[in-house]
Amino acid sequence: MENMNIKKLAKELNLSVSTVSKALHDSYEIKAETKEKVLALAKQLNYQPNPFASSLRRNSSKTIAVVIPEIAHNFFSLVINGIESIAEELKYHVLIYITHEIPEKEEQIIRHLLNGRVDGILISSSGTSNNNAHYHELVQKGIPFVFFDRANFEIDAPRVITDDYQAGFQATEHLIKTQCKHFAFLSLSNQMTAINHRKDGFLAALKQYQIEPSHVHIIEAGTDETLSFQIIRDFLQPLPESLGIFSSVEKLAIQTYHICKEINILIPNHLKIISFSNLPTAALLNPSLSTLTQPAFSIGKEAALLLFQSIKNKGKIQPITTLPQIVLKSTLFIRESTKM
Amino acid sequence: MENMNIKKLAKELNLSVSTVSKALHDSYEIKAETKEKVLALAKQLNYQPNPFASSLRRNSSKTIAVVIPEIAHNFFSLVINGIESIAEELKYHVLIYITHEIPEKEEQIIRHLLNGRVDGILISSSGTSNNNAHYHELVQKGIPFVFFDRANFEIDAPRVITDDYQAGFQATEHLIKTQCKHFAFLSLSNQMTAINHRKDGFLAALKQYQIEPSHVHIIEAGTDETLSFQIIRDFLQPLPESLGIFSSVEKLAIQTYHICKEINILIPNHLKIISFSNLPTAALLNPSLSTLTQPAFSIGKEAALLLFQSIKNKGKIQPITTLPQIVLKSTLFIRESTKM
DNA sequence: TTTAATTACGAAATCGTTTTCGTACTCTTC
DNA sequence: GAAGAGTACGAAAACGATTTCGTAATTAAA
Repeated sequence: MENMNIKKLAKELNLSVSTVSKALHDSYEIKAETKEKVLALAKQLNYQPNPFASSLRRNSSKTIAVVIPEIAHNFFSLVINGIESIAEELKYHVLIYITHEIPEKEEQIIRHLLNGRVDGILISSSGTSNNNAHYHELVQKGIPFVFFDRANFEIDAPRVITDDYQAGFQATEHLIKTQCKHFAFLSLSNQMTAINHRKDGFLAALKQYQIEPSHVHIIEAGTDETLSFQIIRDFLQPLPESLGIFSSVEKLAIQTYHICKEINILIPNHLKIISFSNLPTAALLNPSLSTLTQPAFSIGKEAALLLFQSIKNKGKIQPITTLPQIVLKSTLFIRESTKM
Repeated sequence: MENMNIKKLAKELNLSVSTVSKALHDSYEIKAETKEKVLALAKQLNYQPNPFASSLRRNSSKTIAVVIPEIAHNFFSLVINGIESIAEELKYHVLIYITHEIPEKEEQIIRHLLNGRVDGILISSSGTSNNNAHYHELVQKGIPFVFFDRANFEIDAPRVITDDYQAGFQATEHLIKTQCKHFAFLSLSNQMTAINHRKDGFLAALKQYQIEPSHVHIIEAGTDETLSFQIIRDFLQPLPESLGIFSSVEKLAIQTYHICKEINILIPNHLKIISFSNLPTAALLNPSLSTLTQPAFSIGKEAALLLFQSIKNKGKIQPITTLPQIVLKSTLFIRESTKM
């Protein structure tokens, strides 16, 4: 009585295992009357097929993996929501893996997933550009994967990204127009594509407006919380004149707010700041924070759609010319933190 | 060449499949020399066991499920972090399911998980107290599960919760001492245990301080965003004299902030508010928000530890007296939003 | 020297499905 | 009424591991 399986079902129905299996899958080989009987008893006895037996035989897991740097982060939570919305619809399961921004951890996770546990992977890379071996192994094994937000451009995989260069340009242009004299870019590391594109936009805007290079500051704060706190604080003491900060990620902007509170720097009087962010409370901060907001939910959705398309097309010949790259637009919200 | 498996390994080594399997599991039956050979070739050929074959045979999946109402929420993200920290250590995989606060969705997910896909489940319930059937089915099937935060007290399952009653009492007492005259409790629904405990603490404090019952307001805002927005706004117009709000969840406090901004209610002058919240920007809001903050990461960690203990003890006789219930303390942060 | 125990391995069953064949049986069709 | 087509099912072989049960060969014990 412990567990129902197809064999017991078959015995109960005086049918063969294969007939029952076919009936459950609505095969044309089985006549309607038999199908009904099978379905009825299956429902009555609460039969649920063993997913591992099924996966083993079909060589498909109905599962995808999401590999992200961190989860306690509005952007990634929203992306997961988007992914889940599609996965749920297609009756796929979602495994979550967190790299904690450690490239080796990401490698280890990806390598593990080579064993076929998942049908596909969605990755926001924590990797540095000099280590792509694990991605190549995915390609070699034929496991579909899609990058989102933090893509690795050396790998031929579909990706969903945002207009980081343009957004960076736009944000910086906005800072320039508020009469800032010095400009700082807060970065996590110089190894992340998305962040580097933002930096490129930042630099391009400064160049176009002929900002004195000595007034341009690139701050690599790193991923360690206490360390980045110190680095930013050190940068702000002494405070460069008319400083405009463009923060590439939410976390560093929040830290900057805390630091300003601590050492009595007034935003936007002494310092203006704009940040990439999906913070739902950006408008409620003191002062409210100007943001570039990515369409996080859509990113998740589009990435999932690309992945499922890849999974579907697996095995079929892919025209090498059509590597899908979806670029979504971020939205600029100008608030008090960049008020003139 | 496509996929390595134990059969090919065995052939290559001139050993039987069973010997290879035993060697890979470091069985005492196999001599050291053979083990070394097997391990060496396995590593060289990059052999990874098929997880489905293994799960099918061993009847264990090395996977747990986390079922939560929503994910784009600081509390739940942090809990997941805690869960992941333990799961990662024990080499377990984590499946995420989101109920979107829909009880039927939760039922459906739980029922699906009866098929053995996971070895255990961590649940923060979205269910109403009048429907426990799916939990009973879990018990019957012998699938271990642990409640966290939103527990169902009619079910004999381990749970990790916080001191909601006491925290509610404490928050309300604080509001009383700031000279509020009217008191409102913002609730999602009256079907969630954790939230009801907070309400009970709220009511108990008001009773102890002999607050006029007509000055006590229970607002059930529901889980729909636009609807709850309207409900709260309607409640605030006209604004009760010296109103103190205790919000049972972060989201409703944020909405209240937005509404106050919209209709020009000044916090804390016209209205004081304190909320359960894990918002990392609570101190940066305008005004900074007084909070009761749950140890979300620890909740996740403790819940995961309980679950893995359950999984380990599966099959063994459980002394019925020791249903583990872990109660963690929340921390009160008094900030400007409840300033006298 | 004989017996018993130990060591080191292999054959085969098993987990629960899916899927490929095979095959009775009925029904056309000429 | 023989041949062919179609219908409805069953037997058995996968899928890739784990595990039980044997069993030769060696060692230890009596």
